[in-house]
Amino acid sequence: MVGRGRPRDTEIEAKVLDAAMTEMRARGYDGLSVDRVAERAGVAKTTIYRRWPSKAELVMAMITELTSAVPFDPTGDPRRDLGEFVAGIAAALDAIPTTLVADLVAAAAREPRVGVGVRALWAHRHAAVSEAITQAQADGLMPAHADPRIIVDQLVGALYYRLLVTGDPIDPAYVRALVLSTLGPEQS
Amino acid sequence: MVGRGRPRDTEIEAKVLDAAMTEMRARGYDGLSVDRVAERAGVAKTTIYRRWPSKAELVMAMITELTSAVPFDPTGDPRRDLGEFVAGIAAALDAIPTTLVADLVAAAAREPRVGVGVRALWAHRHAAVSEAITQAQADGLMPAHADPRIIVDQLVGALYYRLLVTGDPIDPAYVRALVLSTLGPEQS
DNA sequence: TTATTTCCGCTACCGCAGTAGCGATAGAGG
DNA sequence: CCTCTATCGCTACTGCGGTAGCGGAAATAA
Repeated sequence: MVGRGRPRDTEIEAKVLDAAMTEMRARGYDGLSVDRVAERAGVAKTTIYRRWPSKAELVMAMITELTSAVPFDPTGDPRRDLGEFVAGIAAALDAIPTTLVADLVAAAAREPRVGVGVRALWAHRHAAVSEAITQAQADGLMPAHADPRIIVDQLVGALYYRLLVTGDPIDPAYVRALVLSTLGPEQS
Repeated sequence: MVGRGRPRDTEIEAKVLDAAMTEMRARGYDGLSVDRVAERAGVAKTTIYRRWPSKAELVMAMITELTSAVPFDPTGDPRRDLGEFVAGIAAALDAIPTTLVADLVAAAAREPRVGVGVRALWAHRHAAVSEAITQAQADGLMPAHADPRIIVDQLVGALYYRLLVTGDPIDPAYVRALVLSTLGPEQS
């Protein structure tokens, strides 16, 4: 019952994603045209839409492939782990064009399927960092008055806000200051 | 040297913004078509584009009219003022459709002119709240280890992040918890 | 009055995202 | 073997944002 009709050509996925990546790097999100991707991949446009129901989801698939290789290994030192967590997100945001981040956020807010995908991208890291915060609070290493999930909102939200709205740079100094502002000063 | 050629019809601005508002409420940002706005306003599409160079800027003009009537009067009590600041932004974000917020953020990141407009919308409040934080720190009412601008990033960024990415609700309880997390517990 | 300049409405056009429907094809089940 | 079904490439289409260029209208400057 599984493989009735003609099977899908397994090479098409990779060819399309490669072509999309090339177009993306050359022209950005807006400049990426599905027609051109199809032409470059040597594939019909309708074949692309059979796999990814919209341009946003096609690009989502690209990004997912890209960022799935970003590890996160908590060491147990919460201050260090949070710093690496924030720095890792900052690096990921820096690795792709700002306009793409913006369009992905917009697509996530507009289309539920994309939203689920974007959230799933970060779910693992968020859970790990929430746990690290809880542990640190239990150990008295940081103020206990705050909900860990809110702290995650503050950390990640500040990065997005700075990148997308204020447009100010996200450099290592900012990441340090942000973590310091959230955790409070060292209190051994 | 000022008014050479034929003067602009001053009624057109209001007619177009009204029509755009109606379409916006009925169909959202994506469903808003400049062709239909032109037809509803009884105006040529090119006349709209002569005033606003893109659909994003047309909608920006609408929003600017809407949110320009949101006051902010610091009382001097920093905890209360910050709470009202955050609640005011939350209310403004709640008053317009989420997808519109998302598209505006995307447009702000993509087109510099829109970015300037969005930032100008909030510049006054941001400055006021930064000042309130600085004053509160000087008075010893809240921890002095953080840069006020970073605190603003954390507060506003958390709201945007929750609204656009995680999709969780922004209710008064969340606003309270967010302010508490940022300021720390009461220390009179 | 006449020349100049800008606006307005209009038609036509471009490239784009996304859809419908067509023959042809490649496999699975009978 | 033949039938059934899903895929592929293709053409054609819709609605959209945005642009170019036209004739005509409304103002100012000479």
